Amino acid sequence: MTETARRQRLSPDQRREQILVAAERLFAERPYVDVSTTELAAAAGVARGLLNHYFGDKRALYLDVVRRASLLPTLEDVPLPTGSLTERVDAAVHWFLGSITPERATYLTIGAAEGVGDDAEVRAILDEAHDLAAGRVLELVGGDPADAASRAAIRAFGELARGAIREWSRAGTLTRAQAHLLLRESLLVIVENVLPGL
Amino acid sequence: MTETARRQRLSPDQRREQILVAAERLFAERPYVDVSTTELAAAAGVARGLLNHYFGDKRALYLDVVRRASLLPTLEDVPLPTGSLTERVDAAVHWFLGSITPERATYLTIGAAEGVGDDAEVRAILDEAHDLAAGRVLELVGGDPADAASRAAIRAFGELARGAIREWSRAGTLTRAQAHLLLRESLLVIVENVLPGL
DNA sequence: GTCTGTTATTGGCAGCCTGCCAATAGTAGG
DNA sequence: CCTACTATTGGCAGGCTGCCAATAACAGAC
Repeated sequence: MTETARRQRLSPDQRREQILVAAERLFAERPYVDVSTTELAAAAGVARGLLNHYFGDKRALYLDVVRRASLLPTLEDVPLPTGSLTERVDAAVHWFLGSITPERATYLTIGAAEGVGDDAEVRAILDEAHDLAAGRVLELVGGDPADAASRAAIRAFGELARGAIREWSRAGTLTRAQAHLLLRESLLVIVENVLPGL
Repeated sequence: MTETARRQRLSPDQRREQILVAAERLFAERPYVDVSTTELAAAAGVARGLLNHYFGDKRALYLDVVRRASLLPTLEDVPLPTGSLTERVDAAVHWFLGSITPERATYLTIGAAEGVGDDAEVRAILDEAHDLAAGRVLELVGGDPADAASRAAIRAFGELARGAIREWSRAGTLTRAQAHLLLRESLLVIVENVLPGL
């Protein structure tokens, strides 16, 4: 019956990766508490103890998954910031919307706007990723990434973006074009009328 | 030593309330998983089994806490929608910002933008509250609360609002005035340039 | 004031989950 | 071929959760 998958020895990196992939899937499906380490191990085809060996802790494993997921969007290449303000704003919005593939959407929006099972630590990871994204946007539209207030405003804008993305990509209550319009107009007015007043 | 607080018999409603208050505090401090039912019971000064009796389940208790927290802001009275568009927009923003008292902020922003330890079920509760708030805003600014696309756009705006609130109220990276400005300008352009185009 | 029925409240049992660690067995290099 | 090295396992101990029968406040009747 059981495939008793013959103890197999892999390189630490491969095993780590294998476990992470399995964990990523499970944590995306169900909340943290409802996923047991037993399940995680089974899904990865590994003994339970190995999770502790590689990650130390269920929580630590979870944090690694979140960390990895949060980095995805920011790794994308950023289009060059040329042209008029309107064009650059469009480019920035396009980048934001484009960094979401339909599948990743589940995880990304969860990890981004919701927080799968979080707390201060998870929050810190996500905040860092969001801040990074905000910096990119600020560069794209020609703002000053070093200005704390500007960055804060754009971080807030990031929430709007993730909200719009969720409406489009999950709820389906907004088309991509509509989401784009919403974000374009908002970002434009923020850059023109808000940032200078901070 | 131990106050052995003499078994005390209360009305179900009082007990329920007492437990909820204690749970609200603990869940606000630490993530779901790190709060044991033992602690919850101790904090409420009650036997562990009573939690199950009243709420059935740790999870159910948690959901009740979230439900209650998510309702707070929407219970506030809404100022009357009169005056010019700019004035009404201002009123709406003011309402949003005002529904956050410094203390509640912790819980509200957590429950709202983060999600303490959530999943589909928690998500549903928060979404409903957010949608309700979006409806109110739409009424205030003179939009059509029945239009699905408009509602979606305003829900997204709600994310911006919560983001701005967090920057102001928790991170301290934005003053209240700055947050107000940001939200005012954004909401204005959304109502004027975006909603009509949906 | 006492007694009794109702039911709020408790305490402990059984099962599952987690982190830990010593034992086991692939595998590369001599 | 055989021997270290270390990836991998399995089981133990403690803690947490849900459940349920036993207990004891409290209200109302007399």
